[in-house]
Amino acid sequence: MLDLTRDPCEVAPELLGAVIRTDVAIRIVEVEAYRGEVDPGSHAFRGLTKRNAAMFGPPGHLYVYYIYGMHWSANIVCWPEGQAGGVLLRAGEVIDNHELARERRPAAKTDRDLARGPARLAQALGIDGSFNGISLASGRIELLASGEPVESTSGPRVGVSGAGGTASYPWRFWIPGDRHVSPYRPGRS
DNA sequence: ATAGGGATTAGCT
DNA sequence: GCTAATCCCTATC
Repeated sequence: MLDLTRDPCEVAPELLGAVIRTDVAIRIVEVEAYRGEVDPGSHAFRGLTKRNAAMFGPPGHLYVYYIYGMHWSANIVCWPEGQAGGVLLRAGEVIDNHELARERRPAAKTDRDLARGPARLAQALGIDGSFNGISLASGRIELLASGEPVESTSGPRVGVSGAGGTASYPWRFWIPGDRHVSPYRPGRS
């Protein structure tokens, strides 16, 4: 099993090719690292709040947040308890229970769109606010490390506003050439 | 007490 | 490409 007590920037590329599973299974092809209090792009940059508390909690748990009034997104918490950090699951390929995933994602025209984007991925898995803070060992959700190393590339993070979105933080990782990676979009300056 | 904004998506041009 | 949808958290008064 992956060591999640380390720097999210180290953990992130190792999550590529891993499988995240609820009643739907998804192979992860794109992630972003957020380094908590030392990262201007992170929700934890301004310290502990009720919203981001899960990121300060123990590694191997979930940080789920609500965004734009309608979407859930899921992070895997990294670093030891007390040190905020996480890896945002940005995109993946549904590899089991397509039927249920399609039911949850009626807007998806093709299987490719089932989990191509952070909120889409969360929706396909059935993740909502009740998953915030729960453990990967809770039984509701499970992470299966990839058997073999996967090729990865990195670049600037998507949609991050302010200084955290600059090329100084190339903490988005994806599997090059994979069709399930989401389109790149610069953040607002 | 209230205003402003966000690690996005879908649908239309 | 552009923009509406829509709500929780945070900051500020």
